[in-house]
Amino acid sequence: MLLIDLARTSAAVAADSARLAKIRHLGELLCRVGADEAEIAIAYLSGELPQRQIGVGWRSLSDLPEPRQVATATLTRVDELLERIKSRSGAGSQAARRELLGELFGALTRQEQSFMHRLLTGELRQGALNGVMIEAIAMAANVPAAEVRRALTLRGSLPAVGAAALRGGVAELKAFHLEVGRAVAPMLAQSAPSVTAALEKAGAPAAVEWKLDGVRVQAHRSGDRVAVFTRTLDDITAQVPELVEAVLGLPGTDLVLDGEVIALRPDGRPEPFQVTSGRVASRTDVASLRATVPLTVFFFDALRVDGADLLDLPDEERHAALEAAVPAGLVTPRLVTADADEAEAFFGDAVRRGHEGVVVKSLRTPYAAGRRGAGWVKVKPRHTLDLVVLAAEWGSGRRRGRLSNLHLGAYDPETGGFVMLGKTFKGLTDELLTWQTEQFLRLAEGPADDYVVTLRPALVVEIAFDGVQRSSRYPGGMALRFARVLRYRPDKRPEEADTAAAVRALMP
DNA sequence: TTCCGACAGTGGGGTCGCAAT
DNA sequence: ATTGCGACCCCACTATCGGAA
Repeated sequence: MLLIDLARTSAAVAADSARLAKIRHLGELLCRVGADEAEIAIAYLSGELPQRQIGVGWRSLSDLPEPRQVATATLTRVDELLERIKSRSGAGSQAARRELLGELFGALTRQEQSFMHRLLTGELRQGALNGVMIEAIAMAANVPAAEVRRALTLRGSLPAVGAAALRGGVAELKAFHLEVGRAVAPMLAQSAPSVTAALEKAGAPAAVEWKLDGVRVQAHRSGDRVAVFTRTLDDITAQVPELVEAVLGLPGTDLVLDGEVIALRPDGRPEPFQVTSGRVASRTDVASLRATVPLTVFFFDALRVDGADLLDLPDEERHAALEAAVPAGLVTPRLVTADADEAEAFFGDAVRRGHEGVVVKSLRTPYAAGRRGAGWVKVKPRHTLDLVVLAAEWGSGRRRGRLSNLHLGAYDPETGGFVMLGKTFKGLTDELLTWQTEQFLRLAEGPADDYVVTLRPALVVEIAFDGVQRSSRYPGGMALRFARVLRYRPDKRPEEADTAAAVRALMP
């Protein structure tokens, strides 16, 4: 199959806003693709690469050759070139990569170049990713979507699952099973503003567990072999020896456990997320890092214990299996209750101990991997500040033509100026985007067509955020985590905004 | 007919490793 | 030694479609 077929399908998918139409476009293409190229087609059309990552981003894609007039590139040929690009490493590899990218793009038409550029930068923006592709595969292979979804959960790769479905239908999909050593798509959580609201979503009685501000891990053990995966199924076994040892210390030898690793201080309180994140990401000198920043693991779910797959069991039974397989010290603290006050108190205690919040879990739901079902609902405390809009950036995609991303500052009474604390684009409705674009253009100091439009500090906006963290990027040495807009404060003047000193007081 | 679950899009801060400068 | 880039850790929120109620 030719790449142009995919580029055309992608354009058709983007042009139709209806999900069913997108599914039809994708499904029709999948009916035409040969078995040898099915994985490539599914990967590309759901915004992925079979290689996963190849070391090419937006910067490497500048200065591309002129397009061709005639489309001749096959999927196999493109895949080969991407494979060669990925395999390059070491000195001179960037020049080599550029040359191979030139060879690839030089063989593509304008439409193919655009498609490949968006694919490689992770910005396909056709309104269809895995969710729609699952339905398209189901249509093309004439199988129930639930079967595709189940196989994806267990295999973790939609191209592999889709190719199997097209090849062998339901029979081949049913052959996928939980394999120790092969990462499962992790179950995700919705969020709620309060524990009481979360209990309503999950249904009482429910389990309330500490939400630790660390890195999600899935640990597999088969005999004396252990493998550890992240949320995106990256293998980080070598970076977390403490976890490997903890799992090897368990009596069971056939395990798949779900949990969180976190760096704790000697007093047991959590380190800031930055510390845990840096430790987990470090590949060099792990042995000495474990002495200074030791990691602790807390498990909260069991997907397999001693030969038994538990995914389809209700939470309650999986947790019982977890407690039987893992000593209490390695299990995330948990309270089962139907009482909202009791649950709120448990939440308050977790937060006082420095943790991120809680996750409220329905006792009845199976491990619904890869979907944000109401089975798990997270609750975190929310801070707010009144800050001043210092500048704004023009949006992209559906926000093109509107000033979208706000630069936020706290007031500094000593200088009469403002200290930038970060940016946000979250929480804005279309209506608010339109309104603020108008306002900002009136306040613009300097050219309004620059990417960043600097404003006269006049507008106060109420911002919600999860916490203040250390920053090397911003002048105050601090930045907001997960900042989002709640509302504008026309009743407040900029000098009435929260001060930099007040924000500093929130630093851990 | 209305409601609501699931999805995709739109970007945020931080860290590490690696290649180039 | 420093810088830029790519990849990946954490992520919140709104708009939309289409099936459920």
